[in-house]
Formats: sequence, C-alpha cells, structure tokens
Amino acid sequence: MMVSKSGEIQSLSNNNEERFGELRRGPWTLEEDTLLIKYIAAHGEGRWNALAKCAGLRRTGKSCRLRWLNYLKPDIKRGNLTPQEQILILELHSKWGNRWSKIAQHLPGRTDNEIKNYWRTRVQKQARQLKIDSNSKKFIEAVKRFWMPRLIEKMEQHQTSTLSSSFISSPSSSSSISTMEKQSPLNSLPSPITIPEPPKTDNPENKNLNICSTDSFQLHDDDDCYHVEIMGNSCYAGEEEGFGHPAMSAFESRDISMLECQLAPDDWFGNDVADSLWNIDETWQYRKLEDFGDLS
DNA sequence: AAGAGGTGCAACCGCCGCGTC
DNA sequence: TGACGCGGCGGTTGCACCTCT
Repeated sequence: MMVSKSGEIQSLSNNNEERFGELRRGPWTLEEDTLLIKYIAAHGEGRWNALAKCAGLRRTGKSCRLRWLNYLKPDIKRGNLTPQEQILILELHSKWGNRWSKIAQHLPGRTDNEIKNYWRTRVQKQARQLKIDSNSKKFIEAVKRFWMPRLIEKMEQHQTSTLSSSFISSPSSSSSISTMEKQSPLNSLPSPITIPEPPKTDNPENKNLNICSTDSFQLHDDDDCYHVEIMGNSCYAGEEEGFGHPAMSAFESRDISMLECQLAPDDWFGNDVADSLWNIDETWQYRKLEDFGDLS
C-alpha cells in the first residue's frame, strides 16, 4: 500500500510494526490526540510500541512518541522564538553544531524539532542569501558581529517601547492590547521595570556577549561550564571556561562575566520583534564590509 | 480573483546506540 | 557474541498557509 501523508491507513511490511495490521500515518486527529493524552496521564510515557497498542492507537510507537514530545506534552512552549532564545540557539549551535536535542535541553519548552526548523528556515536562509555555508567560520563570524547585536538591539527597542507604551496607554484600554498580548502567557509577568545599560555588543572582539533565555537554568558540560539564570525579570549569563567549538574560534575565550539584560514582560510572540531580524539591508551591510576585507 | 512561488512546521525516514536474551 | 527490539536523533519531505504578481 502506498505511503500517504494525509492520514490514510496503510500497512507496513518488513518491520515489527506489521503485526499491528493497518497503521495510520499523516496528521493526527483530535481523537487520537485525546487517546494519547489520556493514556499517558494514566500510565505515563515510555515503552512507546506497547503504549500505542494499549492505548488503541493505530500508530507506530515512534509516531506516538514524536507526537507527544513535539506537540502534546503540556510544558511545550508555542509561538515564535524570543530574541533571547534565538541568541542562545546561535551560541549553542556554534558550540555543538547540529546537536538539536542537546541544544533543546537548554531551551525549556522548546523541542529539538522546532529548533531544527528554525535553523533551517531562518538561519540557513540568511546563509544562502550571503552565499556562505551556514556551518562555516565565516558565517558564524557574521552571525556574531551582525545578527546577535541586531537581536539584542531588538530586545532593547522592545523594552523601550514597552516602557513608553506603559506610560502612554491606559492599562484599561482594550485597544492597546494586541491579540498576541492577550494570548501570551508572559502577559502575566510584572510590568516593565528598570532597563539596564545596553550590552557592548558591537565590539569586534565581542568579549562581553550577552546570553539570555526566557527561563532560568544552568549549563554544565563536559568541556566547560557556564550558566544562564533569571532573577525576577532579569537574566544573568556567565561562563567559566572558553566558549565555542574548537573549530569555530569566533566565540572563543571570553571573559568570565556576569552579564545582565532584561526579559520582556509581554508580547515577544507574533510581532515584528521576532521577525525580519536580519533583513536584506543588513545582508548588504555585511557584504559591503566583506568587500572591504573586514571579515577576511 | 487566481495562480505561482515562498515559507513554516508537523510528521516521517533511516541510522545508530543500548539493553536484553 | 550476535540477533533483535526499542528509543533517540538528525535529515528530509510534503502539505497548508501566506505573499506576491
């Protein structure tokens, strides 16, 4: 029987799943989701093949696991990646490469699939526009010098505008609240507080590059150790060893520092803050500098 | 208004490592 | 010790939706 992505039933041969008979593929239905959620709530996750069978799902164990981990799990965060998360992804990817699951471990609520998709659709797109290999040192250098500062700038702009709007707009005015703000769980965070001194990110040496996330956590690795943590609305990042993949010296040997930036209290999702982070103009800016031999 | 092309992302595939027998 | 099953991972696909012309 032919493979279909539209949810038809098919049979698989030459593997252990064929004893299940007809297996479903493609998009999950609400009914299937409900079955899976209820079963895991009652019995826990794991033993996916048995789970699929016992739950009455005509799916492979792998399919159930994927659906649960990437979509149904309660702590999964939806919506666009925040600039802080994007910075963290760029940093961690420079360190570990395409180790998506490892990177995802340091972005609470984000899945490896989501991060992988972000990298392929956003980051690699920029690399293509620049005609640079996204895994090359050159591209990492470009990211470090042009993209990351831009992300941090966006964060600062957002903070500033949030602060301004809190004075301009009446809190009771429904027209001042966007749809996404209403939907965002971050909306419940405290109102804007003091804005710290902007980080010095345009330094070519990048000795003090801020790393922020929307959650507090610490990073420990076999090779080095640094941490990112949130205290109140502030995010602190520090490291104790050299940072960066051995083959990617762009990020290496930063000072041990505790750096402060702020978390936005509201709508990171669904507005221009998270979009168009590196537009064509900036691409050309980069290429211009490249022409001047600035990156060579 | 409609078709073409682009984009985002859920889901699948194949491979690998580990545990068990 | 090799076969087998399973879970996990990274790469890839293809569909729905969006934007552009």
